[in-house]
Amino acid sequence: MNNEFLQECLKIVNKYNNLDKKVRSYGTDELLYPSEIHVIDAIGMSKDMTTTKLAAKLGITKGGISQITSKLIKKNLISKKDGDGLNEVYLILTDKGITAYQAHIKLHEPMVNKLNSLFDNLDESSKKAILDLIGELNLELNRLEESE
Amino acid sequence: MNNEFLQECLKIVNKYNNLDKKVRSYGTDELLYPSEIHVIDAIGMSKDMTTTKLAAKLGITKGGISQITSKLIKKNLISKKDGDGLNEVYLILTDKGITAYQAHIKLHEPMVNKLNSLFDNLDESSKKAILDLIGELNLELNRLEESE
DNA sequence: ACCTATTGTTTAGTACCTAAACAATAGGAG
DNA sequence: CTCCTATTGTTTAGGTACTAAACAATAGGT
Repeated sequence: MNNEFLQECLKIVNKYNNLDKKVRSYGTDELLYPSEIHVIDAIGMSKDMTTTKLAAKLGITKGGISQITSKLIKKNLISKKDGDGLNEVYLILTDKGITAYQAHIKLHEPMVNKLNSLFDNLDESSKKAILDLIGELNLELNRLEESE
Repeated sequence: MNNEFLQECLKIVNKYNNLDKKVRSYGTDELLYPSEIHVIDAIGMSKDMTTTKLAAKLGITKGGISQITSKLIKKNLISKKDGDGLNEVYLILTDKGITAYQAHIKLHEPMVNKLNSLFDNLDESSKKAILDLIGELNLELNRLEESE
């Protein structure tokens, strides 16, 4: 029996998630709340992000997204731009938004680099074992979601 | 570059955490909120759990714990018992609380079993590789926490 | 010109948490 | 014994981060 393994995994993930749970300025003159930097991160990764797509990606309602983005517009971290699709409005980062976006990435960088380099240095059979394990877990979780 | 690896890990963990984000009755006649079942879980795992220890374990303030436990007492899922230490009060599960505790474990069981059996079936070198990786990540996260 | 589907917004309400002031109590020092 | 202090747990006001539901605005098809 190896229950410590799961416990350790969960502990790590909690610590990682807590990185974004603090109010930070991310190199700008505005304090950014967790939900706000989360939205900035998602907008920064895409050139045609909309309210609806953000809601789907972050798993919250459109109304919730709308509230967060309107605060970010007031703080001058993002702005709106006419989109191509039906009634679509693209959300894009301002210069200040880009500053925050990059500072946020930099905060996570040590972790991300560490994880990737550790993974890359594994021998092939270990890599395969880990990827298989992840795949199986995904299947199991999808099964659990369906059986609700 | 293997950024997918990290993304996959985070996706899995999010899905796993979402298991407890829904309001459920857990086999009782009371609807239990995420924060409530989380507290019940922690109390069920220990014979001498107190408000202060819960706060440390779950990473929230004593005041927050006190609010949640008083709701659980009203719903008759936990009760108080004089503790041994200075001013300590032990929190223990009622019969209804035990029902909810076990139902919650049962909900997670498929995942936990799957993960453990997958891990146990790995060859020794893969096991070691994974445990090393987890250890290194922990070190990196502790370093990040200190540098705040 | 109307109907409909889609987008995004607003509002009221709620869960969950914090900070800070508070009460209660046990134990030690004088 | 009496005071002081450390510790426990509670309460309150306030804030973030949502949701659900009603709403407005607009483009496109019939």
